[in-house]
Parts: sequence; C-alpha cells; structure tokens
Amino acid sequence: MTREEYADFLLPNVEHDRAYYENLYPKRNLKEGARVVRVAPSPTGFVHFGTLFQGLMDRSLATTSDGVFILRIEDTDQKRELETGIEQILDALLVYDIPYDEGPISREEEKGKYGPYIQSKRKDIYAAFMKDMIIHDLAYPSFATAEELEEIRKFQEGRKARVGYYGKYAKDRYLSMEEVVERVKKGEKYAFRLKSRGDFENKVTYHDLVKGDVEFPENDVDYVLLKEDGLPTYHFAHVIDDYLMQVTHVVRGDEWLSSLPLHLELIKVLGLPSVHHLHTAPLMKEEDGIRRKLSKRKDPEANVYEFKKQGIPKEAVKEYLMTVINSNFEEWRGENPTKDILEFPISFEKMNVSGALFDMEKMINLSKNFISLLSAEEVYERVCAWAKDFDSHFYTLLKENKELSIATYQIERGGVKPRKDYTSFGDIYSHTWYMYQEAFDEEKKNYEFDKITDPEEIKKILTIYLESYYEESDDQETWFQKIKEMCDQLGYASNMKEYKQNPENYKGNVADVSTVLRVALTTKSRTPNLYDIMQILGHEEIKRRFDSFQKI
RNA sequence: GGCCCGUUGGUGAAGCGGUUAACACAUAUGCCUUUCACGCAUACAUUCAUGGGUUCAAAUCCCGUACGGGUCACCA
Repeated sequence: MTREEYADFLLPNVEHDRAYYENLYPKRNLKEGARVVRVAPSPTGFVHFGTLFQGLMDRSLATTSDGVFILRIEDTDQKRELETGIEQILDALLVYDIPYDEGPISREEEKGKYGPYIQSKRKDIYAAFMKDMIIHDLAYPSFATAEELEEIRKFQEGRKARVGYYGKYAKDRYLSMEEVVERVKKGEKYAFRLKSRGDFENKVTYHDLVKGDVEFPENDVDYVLLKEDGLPTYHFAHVIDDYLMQVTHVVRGDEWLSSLPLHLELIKVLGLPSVHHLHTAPLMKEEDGIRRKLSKRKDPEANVYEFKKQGIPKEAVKEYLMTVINSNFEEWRGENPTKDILEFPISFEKMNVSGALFDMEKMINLSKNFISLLSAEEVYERVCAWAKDFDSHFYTLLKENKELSIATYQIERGGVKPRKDYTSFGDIYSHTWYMYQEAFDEEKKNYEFDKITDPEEIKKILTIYLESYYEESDDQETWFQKIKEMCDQLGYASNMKEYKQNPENYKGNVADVSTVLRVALTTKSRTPNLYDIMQILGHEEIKRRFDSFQKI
C-alpha cells in the first residue's frame, strides 16, 4: 500500500487536493506594507467586548496601511455553537460601525474572493491539507479515547512528568499502516494528530510584534488537528485559513501565546510562508482584590449589547477601546478632535503588553464629552433611536414633543463650554422628564427645597413673583434683574458679595430665592439654566405648576 | 506543578542611562456662578513590586525573590 492509497483510504471522497486550493485564490495585489488581518470569533455566546476590541484594532491596522480586514467565523465547535451566534456577530460589527472588507454578510452570503469565510463550509479544504500531511507522514490517525488519554495523564502526573500526548506516550504514532487499516475496518473511531518532530529541549525565540522576543521550547506534542467529526481544531484551521486568505498579521488574544510553538511547527511542516503575530492583552476586571479577564459569564459589561442598552454612544465605546489599544490616542484626539477614529496612526509599539483594567468611569467620561459636542438635533435623533428599543414610554414622549425636546437639549449647548450632564442616552430622561407636561404630572415628585423650606414662605414667593415680577417676554438679564428686585422687597440679599459679608442682615439671598422657583417648577435643586427652562415651559405651564404647588 | 508573559499614583499610562517621574480619568479643596454641570486653580507616586549587582549616574541594563496573569482539551 502506497502512502497515497493509505491517505485515500483514511480520507475518502475528498474532491480536490491541496494544490488545487493553493491555486484557487489569486495573489493579493496590495501595496508594500499593506496589512491583511482578520477577526475570527466563534459564535458560542453573546458578542464579547474583546471581539469589538480586536475588530477595531484590525480595522484600524488595515485602514492605516491600505490593507484588508477579514471577518471569519470559527464555528468548528458544534457542541457549543449558539443558534443565533453568527447573526449576533454580524449585528455587533454593524451596530458599532466596524466594517469588514471580506467575510459573511449573512449565513448564506458573503463578500470577498478568498472564502468561504465560515469554517464549517471549509471542511474539504482541511481534509485536502490533512491528506497531504498523511502522504508526507506528518500526521497520523489516532484511536486514543478520552479514557485512555486520562490514563496517560494520570500516569504522567504520578511520575511528575510533563502531561500530554507526545513522544513515547503517543502510542498511535508508531502504528503501521496495516494496523491502522485493520482497526479502521473494525469500525474504530479516530482523529488525526500531528506527528510532531519538535524537541522540547530545544529553545527557540520568536519575535511577537506586541510582546517582543519570547523564548519557549519547541512543541513536541501530537495535538489533534482533525477531530473525529471531520472538523478541524482551531490550530489546524486558522493556520490553513490565514495562509489561503494571505493574512499578513495574526492579531489575537494572548491566551494563544502558549500555543504559538504548535502553530509555528505547523507553518514550518506545511511549508507555509511566515506571518507576523500580535498577541494582545485582554481587558481585565478587578473584583475582591483580584484581577481576572473580563468574563462573558460573570460580567455584564463584557457583553457589547449592554453598552447599547445603556445608551452609551458607539463612538464613545470605540474611543475608549482605542485609548486602551494605543495609549497615545488621547493625545492625538486632543490635536485632531474632528478626525475619523480610523485616521489615527495605530502602532504596534504602543500596544499594551500586560492587560488593562476595564475602566467604566473613563468610558462614561468619553460618552459625556461626546454627547456634549452633538447638536441638539443630533441628540434628539440619537435619543429617539435609543428609546425606540429600550424605553417606549420615553419614546412616545419624544415623538409627541419634538420641538420641546430639541429646545431642552439646546440649553447651554454649543460654544466653548458645552454642558455635560448627560452621561448616556439612557440617562437623558432622568435629566429632562420635568420638561414634559405629561411626565411632570405622572412622576412621583420629591421637591428638593433646600435653604427656604417653610411652605408659607415658598407660597408667598411664588405668588408675588408671578403677580408682580414675571414677564414672559423678558430677556435673561431683565428676568434676573426682576428676581433681584423681588429679593430686595422681601428681605433677601440681591447681591451675593454683600450677602457673604453680612449674612445676618438678610433672610437669605438671591440664590435661595432662585432655588425656590427652580424647585417649584422642576422639583429638582439642580437643573440647567432656569431662564431657559422657563422660556420653554411658557407662562401657562409655569402658572399651572405654581398653582398645583399652592394646593400641597 | 511544567511552560510562557508581566509588575511606574485609585485607574489607563509617558518614560528607552542624567527629567521638578508627562498627560488623561477619578478623588479632594478653592475660585467662578441664580442651582447644578462646565471651566479655571491647587493638591495627590519623597519614588517606579522587592533584594542584590553593573555604572560617576538606574524607573530605565543584568541576576535572584515575591506577587499577578495566561496556558497545559477531539473549546475557541
């Protein structure tokens, strides 16, 4: 039996050979230095923050070098696959506006000439490569069951030996073709393993673009490459895909660093051109004094959907991500406040090596700043889009009160010192509900009177103000002048400096009186400019709110 | 346990043999102000995990230790 016949026997019905696929894809015609990168999530749960992190990094790396950004779905684990996993990934990249040049656009359709981009559709390709490996005696079928592997492990642990299927422990690598054929014919199940030629005693160094020089022993473990179900493991699949898709830079989380020796051996043994690697540190979370990776299971903030739900603008999320990816981003942003985030010259050297703590405060700050720079109309558009999905009550309010909403967002917006009190779109209602008549009547009111709390005094101020001083057509200066006049009449200081010098001469000051008006109208002691609020509410509504207060 | 990687303020970090150890977020105080937010000002690492070495000189180079993280699957 020749090795070719042997390979045919083990992998029948494989339509094409390795060379066929190698000639199938045209060589990419890119300019010098162009980077071809890919993000390769597996559809096994909600979309992790890390996927977005890597997606943005890849998009940036590709864009700044006139390269290509590929989305590839790694769905070779059928047990863990989620039904809507692929859709969620596609949706997340769409929502966060991280476009890819090649990849699936739905479960059936895709764009790009180097596909398929969903690994489960590439089964034949992996089989073709495996067949080639069998012919060249680089891999072998292994019948080892989970129980047998467990036994080997226990034995190794008992002797304090390194665990794993390697060297003399890898019994099946010594099987003859005849023995294999016999066992296969008996119906025994098998997977394909690498026939490693590495030597653990041999140290090699590799230059990772993020981690720098890394030294480790050669791989000598016969890892499974093709599983019993015919699907490849990650190690086998990504090496072949990255080769066929002509990826130049493998960007991935640093949990992969320890399997780099295996990947380097595969690349070498298959005779593939070398690629650059970037092993990036994960986002961490600190809890009870210990740091750990942001976890899908335990941390809601690891789910990208959470940010959408909270109403944090996608731009702010990306800005935050970029500050973690390259720490000099903020400096650049300071100098280029209006440029597209993808114009930032991202660099390998600046990528963080250790693993940053996820900082929600920082993200909120970025969100706040971003929202403060939008126009009132933009805020309205965005908050509507958010409320449509997450707050139907607010959504109807917004739709029925477009002018009023925009006028409200206009308060202290624009100019060099824009107001920054909205931390997210989800936060806006709590700052603005009192502007809507309907909401004002519905909400449970907790009047936050501060200095002046005597109900009779408050009622007196409101009555006198409305009867003798309030004039809707007044400009802000006149409006305030009149409040001051009222203060003088009622024994409150109209001049703050004077009041500070001799507080005992007065019942209170103009700030205290303003607070009474503010609270009576909004229930809150802290609001944006009161004059603007009163202009928007209008005479009638002001009177209505004052009157309703008189009854309490 | 083996093998890798890391350690500069509360957080992200700049720093690449000689610096008052940048900057941003957070925190505190003050100023401004009709409230709040904004803005402005000031404060916050007597020291770069730790011990030793090299050097005229170390956060920066070397070695050890401690601590933290990752990984040791027919999961990715």
